[in-house]
Amino acid sequence: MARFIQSHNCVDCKCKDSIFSSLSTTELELINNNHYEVSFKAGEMMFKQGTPSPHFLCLTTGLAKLYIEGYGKNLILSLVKPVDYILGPGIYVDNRHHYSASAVEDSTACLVDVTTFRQIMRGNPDFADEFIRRISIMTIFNFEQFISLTQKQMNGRIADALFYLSDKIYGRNPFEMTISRQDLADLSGMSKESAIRILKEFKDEGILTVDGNSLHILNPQQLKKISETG
Amino acid sequence: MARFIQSHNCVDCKCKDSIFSSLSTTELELINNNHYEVSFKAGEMMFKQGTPSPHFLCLTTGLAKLYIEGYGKNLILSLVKPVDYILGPGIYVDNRHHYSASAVEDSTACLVDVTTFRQIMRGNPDFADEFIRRISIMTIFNFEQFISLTQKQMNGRIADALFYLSDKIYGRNPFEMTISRQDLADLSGMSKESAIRILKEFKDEGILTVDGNSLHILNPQQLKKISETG
DNA sequence: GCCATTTGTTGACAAATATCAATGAATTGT
DNA sequence: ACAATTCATTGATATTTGTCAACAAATGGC
Repeated sequence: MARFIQSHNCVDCKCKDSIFSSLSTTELELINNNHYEVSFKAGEMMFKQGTPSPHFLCLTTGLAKLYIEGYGKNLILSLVKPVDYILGPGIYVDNRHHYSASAVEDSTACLVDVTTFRQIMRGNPDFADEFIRRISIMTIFNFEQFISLTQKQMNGRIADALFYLSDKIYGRNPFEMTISRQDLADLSGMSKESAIRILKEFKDEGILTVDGNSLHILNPQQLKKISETG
Repeated sequence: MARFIQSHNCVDCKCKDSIFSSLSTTELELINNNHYEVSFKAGEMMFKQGTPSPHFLCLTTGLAKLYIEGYGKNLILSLVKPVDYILGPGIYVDNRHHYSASAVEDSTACLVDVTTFRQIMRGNPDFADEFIRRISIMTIFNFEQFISLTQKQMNGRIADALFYLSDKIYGRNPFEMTISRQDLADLSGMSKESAIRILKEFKDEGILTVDGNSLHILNPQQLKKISETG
């Protein structure tokens, strides 16, 4: 399970360039006094859907997946890479997690007490604005995903997932896919077998190369077209 | 198109019992000075996806649908009934609408300047908390819908949609469906024909009665089971 | 290094769902 | 009131997608 590791000081942490940029030294110190760092091995669960949600989580290294445990299978809402926070909608509603989170790669995270978080939210409008901006961006992304998964056929959905991985997550084009085929399927709302088949189809058509987990999108224009034609 | 109607005073408005309950008289007056009322005929569009979003909209009478215009078809995110607000995620991101809204029934709405809204958000933590709580509830609902639409089969999806209409929208059991079959389909992520067929199937099995737009769920237990077994 | 377990791959088949077409019913404008 | 349009319904058919089964490849524990 999760291991505590030596805590750094938030005041000098690289994380503060992210969501925390508008915080005063006093506020950073408040967070510093109410946080701890944890490390997770690849595959370990960070928290589970339905359990109480007493922390704001900030991913400092690694890669995590946020997913809803549905009817027999999972739906991956998003992948989270450093430095980004994980804070579900339950915080302001029922203090529970509405999705689960697992480490995809070995990861470390900072956990900040939710009470501290809400206290800062109420006292610092700039921080609140930035936080709302971020959850709004997430909502907009969820809408796009919603449309992709409910209105596109499998080829278009895989195309979208591949662009997501390449552009938003790994940030480069030949990329090493650290998520499994099952994860790719859970991200695209289909069975693992279908995801594999479409990957192969794209490979046969020369749109990309797949070698194990190394993936190279050779023809982004054509893939874009597949994404658009559904 | 939309018609202006005589403006009431926000300070005495019934709407203030809703999201606005934490506002001071001063803040209500600020809103009062920056709002106007509009009426929409059934079928009229309130705003369109992609257009600038300069207002917070508060539905005072009628019924509206919020929907994403996707690839050839629409996806209804939710229905909105009085008194509830409509404020998309674009407000804090790009000032654009990320979904369209249409009046399903004849409706009236109050439009409040977004600048005023954000000003109050920054100055009143209770209001901000309540607002975040509400968008969080919406997000949680979107998650449920997301799972329903991506992991359940058509019967389960229609079951979910019917419970949504009965419990959350019309608030009674024999209810008059003011949305069209196409809307029901757009709410359940399927073709209109499929939605109609499943409605008929449920009718044949004695789970409900359908007479035009009058719908009565006779056996909620069985419908619940259909919802749960996907 | 080797066995056990998981993960990836492929094919055949079955189930779910959309599309198309035809028709009836209801609604709207004039 | 009536034509014109939209909305609802049904059946036949094609397409999409999942499931099952078998097996290959990779990975982890010891």
